[in-house]
Amino acid sequence: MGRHSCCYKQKLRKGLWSPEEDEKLLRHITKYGHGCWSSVPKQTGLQRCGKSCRLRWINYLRPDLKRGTFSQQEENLIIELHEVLGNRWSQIAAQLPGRTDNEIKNLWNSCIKKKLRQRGIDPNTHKPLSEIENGEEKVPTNMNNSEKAWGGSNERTENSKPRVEVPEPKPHLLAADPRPLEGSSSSKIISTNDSTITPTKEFFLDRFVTSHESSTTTCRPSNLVGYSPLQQLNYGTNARLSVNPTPALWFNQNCRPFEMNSEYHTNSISTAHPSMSSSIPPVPVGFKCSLNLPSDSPSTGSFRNNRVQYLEAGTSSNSSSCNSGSNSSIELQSNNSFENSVFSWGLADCSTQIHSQEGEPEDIKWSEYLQTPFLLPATIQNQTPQSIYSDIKSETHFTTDGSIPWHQSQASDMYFQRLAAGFGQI
DNA sequence: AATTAGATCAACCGCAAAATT
DNA sequence: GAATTTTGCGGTTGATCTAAT
Repeated sequence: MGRHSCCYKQKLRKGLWSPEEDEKLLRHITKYGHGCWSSVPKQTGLQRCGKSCRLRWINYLRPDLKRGTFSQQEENLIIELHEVLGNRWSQIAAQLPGRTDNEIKNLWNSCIKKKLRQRGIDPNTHKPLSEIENGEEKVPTNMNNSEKAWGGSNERTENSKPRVEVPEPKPHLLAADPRPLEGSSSSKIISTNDSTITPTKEFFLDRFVTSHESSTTTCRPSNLVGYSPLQQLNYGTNARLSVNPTPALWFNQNCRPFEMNSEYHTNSISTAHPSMSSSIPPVPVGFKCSLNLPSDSPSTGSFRNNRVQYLEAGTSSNSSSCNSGSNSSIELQSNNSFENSVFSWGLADCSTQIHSQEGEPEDIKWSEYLQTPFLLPATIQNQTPQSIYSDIKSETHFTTDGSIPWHQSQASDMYFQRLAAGFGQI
């Protein structure tokens, strides 16, 4: 046992990720899957340890992240789950599609805890504070053992952290059990381990064309912890990238991810895109699809940039000033081949504002990014913007100004049908 | 306008389990 | 079965943002 060997090596970068690093990592994983995380840095040339790459992928680059403010329902669900599961953030996150354990942990520590206390509820035990104060605070029944061992606080030192068995959580809340919480806000829980679940239209729409509402929130509620609708990506000290959460996404149909390793044909989908693949039957993903998002020409001040986008394709937001007048389009294609399962994700453009300071070599010149073809899916790298755009227009057409013209329902139906057809569900 | 305090969040750390050799 | 490597988890930290003074 011990620390990751690469952590001992020097010259490894730490701190915030630059767009260039993100791009490298994303390109690599979309193309090959991550396989062994420890080998990712070598394969990508990143000066990061595998652990850091994994974390960046899971918490940030993964295409199925929901982003946006936590809804009240989500908060309630977190509280419910925490009551049962304790600080097992990963298990809690498993019940909240598109949310990461880190996100939830942050939300809990920064906001929910406080709220509960304000309501007179002890966040550790979920019991009234008065009850705790009345002397039974010693070992609350509901506190898991590790918390008991440490008095229910986080005031323990890292080096003395014990691994103590916690009480068995209610079975229906475990990730492996797809049963929803009866009569609770968690009725929509989708088991991430249940490979027999049949995806429904609602599932796809909810999962992949998700949370229009949350992404269009126009301000950060002062009483809620969550993301600013104008997500800000910190790229080192030299650049701050303000990213409009306007969702955009494409699937790259031409590249053949996972071919480095044959096992990737189906399994790597699971590893690279856990929440998605874990919720669908492990059939080969034989359809080709792509969602291409052309952008306006970059302009000064506010310009568009290729970057990671998430599976909120087709939703839009008018919360940012940097996306006005831009169009996003989606193209989906399908074929009937179930060979050569290909399924990759890529970058799409979106509105960005970057305030960069000059200086360090790692600084990214975003104007260069905009002209750099590697950020584009292989399918469109060799096309002119015009041809891409016209291709896309013929399919579906979304705008980012808050409206979804062009027969949205037809578009979403088509989207679902093609997606589901690809999974062999229709 | 400047300062300060609190809030937020990305990323690091160390540990332990799981997997591999 | 032991040693080593890799992965995953939860706790914590520090940079940055925002609101209040």
